[in-house]
Amino acid sequence: MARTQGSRAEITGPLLRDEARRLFARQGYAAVSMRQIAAAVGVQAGALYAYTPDKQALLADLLESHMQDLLAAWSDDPGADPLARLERFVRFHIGFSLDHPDAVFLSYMELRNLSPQNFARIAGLRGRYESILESILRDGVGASVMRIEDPKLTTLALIAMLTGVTNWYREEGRLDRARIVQIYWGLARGAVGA
Amino acid sequence: MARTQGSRAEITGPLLRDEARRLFARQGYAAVSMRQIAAAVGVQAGALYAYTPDKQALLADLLESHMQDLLAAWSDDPGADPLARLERFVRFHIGFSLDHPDAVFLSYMELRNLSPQNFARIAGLRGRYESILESILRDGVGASVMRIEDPKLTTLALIAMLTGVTNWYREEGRLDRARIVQIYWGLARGAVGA
DNA sequence: GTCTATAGGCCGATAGAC
DNA sequence: GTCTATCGGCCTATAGAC
Repeated sequence: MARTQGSRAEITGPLLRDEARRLFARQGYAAVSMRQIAAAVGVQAGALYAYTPDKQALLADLLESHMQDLLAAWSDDPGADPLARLERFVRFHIGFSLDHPDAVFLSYMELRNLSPQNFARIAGLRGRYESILESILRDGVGASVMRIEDPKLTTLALIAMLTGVTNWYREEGRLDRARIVQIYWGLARGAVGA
Repeated sequence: MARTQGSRAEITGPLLRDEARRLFARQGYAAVSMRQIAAAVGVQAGALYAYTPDKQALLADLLESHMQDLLAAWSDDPGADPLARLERFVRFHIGFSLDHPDAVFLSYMELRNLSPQNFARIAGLRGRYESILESILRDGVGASVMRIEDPKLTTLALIAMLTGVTNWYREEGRLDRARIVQIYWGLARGAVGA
């Protein structure tokens, strides 16, 4: 089938997702129009509907694939020393967050703009991610290398602390990534009583 | 001067702020219309403009007065033991956040929707609040009762951790406030090496 | 696959009556 | 102080041409 004038499906699809993620993160889902996204992609607004049924599905898709990517990127050795696994988790979470700041920002800012079904699915994925850290903490308590009053709350507290890096990190800032990870690992290790 | 029909300025002003705060926090500034706020207040949309010049000023006013209230509510004894001051800060920050969850949520979600001047003013107030904790940490290091690699980063990390409580706290939840404060104080104390 | 054009609707803000 | 009515504009989503 002959290609029609100006068609470039190979790049428009990914580009749509990239630009939507960037704009949603900077201005908020509700504040960004489909026309604005289209302009950033370099097409007219109507063309976007060849790639997403509507704006809501576009947001849900961005959030879900971010959580899927996050879960897929993690790998663990449940037999290893819990403290080493925690250090690895700290490094992983900060690194992934700084590699995908817009997606991370979206994922905790725009959950409220999801339909109930989309929300439930994505909250479930988030729960799976939190359970990774919670397991490490429980193993650490079991092995008596951590002292933790409440593993569930400590999980949420540590994730909030680590994710907060995206709020102030700047590429050209005072501290490089390795140093930031080192500092946060010190904080996390202290918080779990190790 | 005779009161006009249906006038009730004493309650409409505060109610406008309350409803705007609640709706902005739940749906986001951009997603909430002036008509929606007016309906929650119980007036027509046009009546709101007797209380705010425009929607942007309404948001800026909510954020600024929240930061002013937060700063005004804190009191410190710079001569006291730094650890006791830190515990007091943890208790204060969690308590204030749980007392004003919508305002806290707005204050870190909607900064991007402020005009540059409004943003600068409110970011300055936020900086003043962060400097409270940073001073406590520096005093703790100076008195050798805390071990902290980087007081500035530790400040941001602790505030992110403490503020995160608002993301999951429910009145009817598993843990009451006193218990939550106790757990977070344990985490913070460990994080600062005390 | 992308375009132009448009439907149908909601938006922020203002004017003028009471 | 609040109402009704309205202006001009932008919105999401779709239809039909190419």
